[in-house]
Amino acid sequence: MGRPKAIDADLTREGIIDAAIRILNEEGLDALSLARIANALNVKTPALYWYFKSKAELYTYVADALFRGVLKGIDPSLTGRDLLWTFGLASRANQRTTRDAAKLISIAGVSEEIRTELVPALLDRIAKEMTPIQARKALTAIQALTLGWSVFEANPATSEVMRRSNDDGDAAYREALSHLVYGEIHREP
Amino acid sequence: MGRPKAIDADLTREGIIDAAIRILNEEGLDALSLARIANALNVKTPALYWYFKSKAELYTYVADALFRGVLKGIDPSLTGRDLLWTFGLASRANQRTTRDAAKLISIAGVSEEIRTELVPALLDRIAKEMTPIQARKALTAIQALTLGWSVFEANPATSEVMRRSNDDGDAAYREALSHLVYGEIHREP
DNA sequence: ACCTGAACACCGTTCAAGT
DNA sequence: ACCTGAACACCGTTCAAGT
Repeated sequence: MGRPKAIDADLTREGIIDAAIRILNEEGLDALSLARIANALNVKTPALYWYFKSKAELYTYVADALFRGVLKGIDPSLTGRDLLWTFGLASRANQRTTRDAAKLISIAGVSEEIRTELVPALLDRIAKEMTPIQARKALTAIQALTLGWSVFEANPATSEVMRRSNDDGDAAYREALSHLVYGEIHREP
Repeated sequence: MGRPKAIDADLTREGIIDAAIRILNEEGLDALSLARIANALNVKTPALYWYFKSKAELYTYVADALFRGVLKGIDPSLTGRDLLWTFGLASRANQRTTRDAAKLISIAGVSEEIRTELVPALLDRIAKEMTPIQARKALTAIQALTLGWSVFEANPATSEVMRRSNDDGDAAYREALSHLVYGEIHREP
């Protein structure tokens, strides 16, 4: 009856990130310490430093994984404003699903691949219907609105106020998003 | 030539908050520890616990002070959408001026007075031109956009990307804000 | 009433040492 | 190549003790 050594021992970047996301979601950002992650993986804290050079870098790759998760749920044939709309909803859904995801994104860095590959690719798809400048402005605005909305919602003091104007279908958020996405296209109701 | 005892000694809540804001602005959120604040006030760390019951409460009142600073700069005769517009710009200006203000707001709580007095008063002024529900939705959206925008901007990795579409006059932010404030009023250009 | 000294548990990080 | 043990400086918080 030896200890299950081989199973618990093989640490990987992906395994560490998965454990981090699980802890983030179940216990919140305050609980997301290196010691807590290491403990969940049956390993000592310094072991994590072989895979990540700092806690900041680990956080960056947690945010990276969350972002990829959002993109994976989006129909690859979408472009332009429809893509903006769907991206906003998917980001929002992810931040509503994973506790403290928005808080983590607020303080985490952005990985090389996201900055140099995924975001440019996303911008190209958006720019099928508008200029590159417009695409960049719109994407920035949507990310800002979504992140800020989730951050406010995570705050116990403000969330009560927000719920008074935002039903379970997230109508208020969707309304604000539509103003940013479809902006000048809209008419008076 | 005695030490200036009487001056350095009289600690107040306001003095602590002022010191905290100065450190936040000059050294960033990571440096905003109780030890650092106490040191700036020539006092030991536990002394702060006589004025605030925790670091979280202190942060709440720092955010409180920042919010009041924003309100102070707004013409009290403004109402409705013009108030929304001015409030957005004032919040944004404050978050651009004070380093890491947006990050602090992201993690800080909301004080009683802000939640029960200042925000309701603000909503009343906004609701002169629209329904209370619309006022609440609009204020939430504007706070979310502004906070999220500043958070993204504070991130070294994303700020470079953002600057490519946002000039010094903050045009991209203002454009997004106008979509939220004036929404359905707008026509196609 | 107001502040300190000392102690506590915890944190991120480094590094020599083991395998 | 991969992980541990031990140590470091720092953190928030508590509390008896001083004035």
